[in-house]
Amino acid sequence: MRMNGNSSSTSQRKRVRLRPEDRSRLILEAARVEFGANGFTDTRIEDIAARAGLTKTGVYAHYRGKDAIFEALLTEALKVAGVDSKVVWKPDGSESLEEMVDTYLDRLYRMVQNPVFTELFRLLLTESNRVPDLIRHWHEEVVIQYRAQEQALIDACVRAGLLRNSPLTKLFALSTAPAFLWLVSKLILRKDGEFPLDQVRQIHRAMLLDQLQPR
Amino acid sequence: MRMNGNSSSTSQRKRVRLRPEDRSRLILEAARVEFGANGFTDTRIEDIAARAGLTKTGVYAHYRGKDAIFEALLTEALKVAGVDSKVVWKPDGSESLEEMVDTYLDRLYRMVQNPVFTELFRLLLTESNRVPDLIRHWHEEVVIQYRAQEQALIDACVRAGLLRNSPLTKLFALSTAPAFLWLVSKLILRKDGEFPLDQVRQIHRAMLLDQLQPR
Amino acid sequence: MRMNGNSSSTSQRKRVRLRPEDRSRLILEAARVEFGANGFTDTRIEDIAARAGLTKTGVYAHYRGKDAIFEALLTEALKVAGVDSKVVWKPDGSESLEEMVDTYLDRLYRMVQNPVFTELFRLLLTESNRVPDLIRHWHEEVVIQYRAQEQALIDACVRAGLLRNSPLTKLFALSTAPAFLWLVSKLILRKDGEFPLDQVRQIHRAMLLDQLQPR
Amino acid sequence: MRMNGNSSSTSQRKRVRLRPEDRSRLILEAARVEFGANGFTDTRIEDIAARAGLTKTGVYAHYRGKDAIFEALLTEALKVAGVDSKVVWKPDGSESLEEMVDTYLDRLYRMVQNPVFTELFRLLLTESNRVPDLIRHWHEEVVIQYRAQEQALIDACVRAGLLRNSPLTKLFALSTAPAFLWLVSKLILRKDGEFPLDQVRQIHRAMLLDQLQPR
DNA sequence: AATGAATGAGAGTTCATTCAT
DNA sequence: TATGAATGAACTCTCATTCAT
Repeated sequence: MRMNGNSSSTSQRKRVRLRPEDRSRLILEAARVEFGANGFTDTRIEDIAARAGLTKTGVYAHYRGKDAIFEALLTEALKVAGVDSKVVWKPDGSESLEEMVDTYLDRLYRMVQNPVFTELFRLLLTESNRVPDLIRHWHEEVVIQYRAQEQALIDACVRAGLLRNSPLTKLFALSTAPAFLWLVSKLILRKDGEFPLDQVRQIHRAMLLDQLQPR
Repeated sequence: MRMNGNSSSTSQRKRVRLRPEDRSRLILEAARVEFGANGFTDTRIEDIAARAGLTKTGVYAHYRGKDAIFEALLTEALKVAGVDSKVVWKPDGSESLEEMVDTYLDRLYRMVQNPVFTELFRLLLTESNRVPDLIRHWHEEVVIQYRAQEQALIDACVRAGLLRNSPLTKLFALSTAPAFLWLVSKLILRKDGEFPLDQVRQIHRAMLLDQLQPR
Repeated sequence: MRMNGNSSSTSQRKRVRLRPEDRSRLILEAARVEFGANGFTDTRIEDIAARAGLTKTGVYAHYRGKDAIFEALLTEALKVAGVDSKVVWKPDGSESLEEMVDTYLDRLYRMVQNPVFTELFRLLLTESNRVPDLIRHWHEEVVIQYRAQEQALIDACVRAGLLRNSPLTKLFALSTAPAFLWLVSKLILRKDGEFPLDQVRQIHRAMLLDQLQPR
Repeated sequence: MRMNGNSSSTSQRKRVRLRPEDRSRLILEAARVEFGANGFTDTRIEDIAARAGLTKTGVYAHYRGKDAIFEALLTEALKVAGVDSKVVWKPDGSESLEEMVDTYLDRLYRMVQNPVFTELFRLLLTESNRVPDLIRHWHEEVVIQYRAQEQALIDACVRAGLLRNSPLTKLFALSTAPAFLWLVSKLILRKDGEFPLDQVRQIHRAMLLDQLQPR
């Protein structure tokens, strides 16, 4: 198109043809970044397309529309989020409490600092009403499962005397709370923000040990 | 895209004339609800207008535009949020630890259940990039102040032997974490969600006592 | 009205009550300036009102609406334009040709420099289609009459030997042409423009004398 | 306000795809007609679009907005107006004065009768304040140049004895005045108007010959 | 006569999506 | 698969005008 008037004519990208699965993946990645940064409505198909290396019309060769992209993105992201989750608590006494806590925090703090996770988290907070079924399904099939599995291991550790029977072990899901508080603060202030991450983690660690250490 | 169209709008309502301050307040309240539910972009001036009891044009008699409404809303909401914040820790030993903790949790859990706060919280997560100066100013002048004041009281209590010198008292801001984790979960799942609030609070209480109880 | 947000609160003019005819005149004068500068559509009732010293609603106490103001303005202006027009040619030889020409040019060049006339002229060029009947009536009853009267005097002067029977005396209306060409140029360039007025007038004078001087 | 609504628009015309340069040209032509007839503000994008054979949205594929169309239109029109201008005065005696004057008047009177020129002329009178830079540039680079060139030729003719050294030859730009007076009258009265064109031209011719004929 | 809140009818512009190539 | 012109449905904001005081 020739934009008459004042067009500073631009890059004039060549038409590049990729294999559908590659292009689809590029589009989803672009969508993750754009949706994550601007939310659903403020992201234009054109933004995603540009980031994925084609024009907006090209996107429609791969996805039925904006909603479809969003759904595919969340489906994919939530699947990955599930795969990532591995429970680290070992009731066999093969690792010390410190080791287990550090492994746990390593994973947790890597996660809350990972832009991919951060973007997904914001999307879930912002746009979960767009795909309620997806969210519900993910929650029931993935989150709940994971929680149950983790809680079972914790209970086993408690029974094995490796962990103390403390308030925290009653509802172990709360053990992530400080890390998420930090993340929320970062999302609102749009900068690393309020509390230094290292200090948060260090205190988080001390509290966990405090609560879990058998007496 | 708009999700829930409860626009079975009805009445050919007569022209009602209000005092500007009343109408302005109605508009801001309407804006809080609509922006909180749908976000900035997905809220139409017309939605706000209808909820405030006039037509969209009437809104422009009170605010210069959508941005102005949003800014006024956040300015107001953050001011109120600041006024609300009162520190409850008393270093004079006039109250027992249980009393102080319960007072603290009363306020905290009332807050995270209050729709006004919830809507503001989601807005901050979603749209804080629209008013960065506002957010920064609020954080610096209100939040930081409050945190410092609270931490000072905690330190005094510790010195007075009313609270134990535990990891938590080092960075007392983390003491809200479980409540916010619950709120985040609720925002994502769009229902009271994952953990029963009572159980969360009960465990939260036990952990606080555990961490704060002098030995 | 309190414009919440960022209103630099303004003059807060007192409510002043004038006699209807005074206010109406103020409104028409304001309308002339605003319409003349910006044209009909780009002039807002509010602009006129402000210039006339009241708020836009007040205008409706005096005129039925925008069209009515415009029509009243043109009616008035064209009436005045007619009254102004006095033919200066005297077939009785009581004045020399130079005197008559200079009187003629005095009036003509005063007119094309007069902002009131200029604004009317631009309005006629721009918006005459809004009030075709008015224009036609004015043209038939005023312009044509004036032209005929003038031409008759010229013819009498020619017969009396005071003016030469030249092309110009055949259609004396053309004798204003250079002045109007200057005015048109000024209107387009929005500055005094292309030709220095003095030079134009001087050459205009020489040409008139050339054409009218009996040989 | 819009005056003449010949919008008995009709056909559910199929989507027609044109080459960008063709469509752009159509849009500019449509813009010339609509702007020329109704002025900038009273012309709606939709009017231009309909006349150019597409819907208003389609226009935005070719021009950034209403201002851009206007600017492109004037840029183009003024360029063409410049190309048209060719000086006809020949100081080599190869043509008689009558021939030169007639050639000159042919072009001049064709111009003031040409709707394309007429529309441009009215636009310049009406809306020149919208594109002051454009106008100034055109005036300086085109009009002034042309005038200087023409005046130089006239001077040469005078020196060659082909033209008389009369007031008119001092500032030859005034030689178009009667034709423009006729045009202005036509624009105001919206009909061929006041003076019959033939008579004007005939007298114009006589005056030019009178002023230019060597004695 | 004058005010200011409120209204209805647009107008320009954006964007997801479709059509023809 | 990919493109770019074209479309229809919004949505923000403006303005002439009316209503109640």
